[in-house]
Amino acid sequence: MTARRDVPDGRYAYDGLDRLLHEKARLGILTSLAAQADGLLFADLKTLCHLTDGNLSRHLTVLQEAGLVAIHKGYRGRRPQTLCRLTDSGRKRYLDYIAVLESVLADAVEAAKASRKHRRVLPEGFSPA
Amino acid sequence: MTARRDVPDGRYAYDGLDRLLHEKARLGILTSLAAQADGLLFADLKTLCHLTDGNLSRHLTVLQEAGLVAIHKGYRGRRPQTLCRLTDSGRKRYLDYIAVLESVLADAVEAAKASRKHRRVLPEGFSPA
DNA sequence: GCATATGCTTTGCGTCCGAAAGTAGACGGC
DNA sequence: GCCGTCTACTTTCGGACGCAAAGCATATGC
Repeated sequence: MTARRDVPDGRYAYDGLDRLLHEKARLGILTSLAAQADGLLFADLKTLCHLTDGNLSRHLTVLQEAGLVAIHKGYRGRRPQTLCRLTDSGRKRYLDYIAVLESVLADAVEAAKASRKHRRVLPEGFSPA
Repeated sequence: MTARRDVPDGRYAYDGLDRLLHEKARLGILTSLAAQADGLLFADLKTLCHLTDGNLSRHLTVLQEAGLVAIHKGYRGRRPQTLCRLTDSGRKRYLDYIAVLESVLADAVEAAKASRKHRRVLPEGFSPA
């Protein structure tokens, strides 16, 4: 009947989407970091994710405070350099998010298939617009 | 090298996520509507999506103004009733979003597979925390 | 030693979500 | 035929947040 599949506790898949991760920029950051176990430099992340300095900084702070990424301050020569890594709990949360996203997507695809054409007529008692 | 696949124009998949749709509540609304060509009543949507009246109203207005859904005011007997339907362009945009989401998810899964273990040691020049 | 570049952080603003309050008419009791 | 409650939404409000621009501190080039 409904296009969304029920998940164990009776809620729907998209309800479980982690707000912290369900954000373009942060999802990009985490995807980049997930692929690089050794971490990525601030500057690399910036170009990889097409983010401005300020933006990346802000998101990294958020992610760090939530415990998803670890920030290491260091130097290359005399210039400061920031290394970012996914923490173990960050990786777990990322994987959880992906799992939920898979369900959401499955629901969405199913719903999209369910009906391809609109009825042109309105039911009785309804007026257009 | 990067975990994200490049899309035709050189941008990354998640860059293309439609902000309007990349929102739990709205995604739920559209998924519900996509599955019901005849539309859904306000009250049905409310319970289906676990939204409050105010919330649903707000999101529907947004979606209507963006042209994704059509709102029809009618009556059942003497009580007002609102019917919501996906418009054709709404359906298209929904399908586009799903397509992007599929790429994003594929990237994410790939990234997650890429490295399962963190190195415990920091590179030279970096200090923990 | 002054301008410019690097490597971020902080501030400010506009937007947006969600909860709570508000509105308007229908229905029921009495 | 008034009053409280219910249905069916809409509007307002507060707080969060994303992004851009400005700020800051050090390093390097000329």
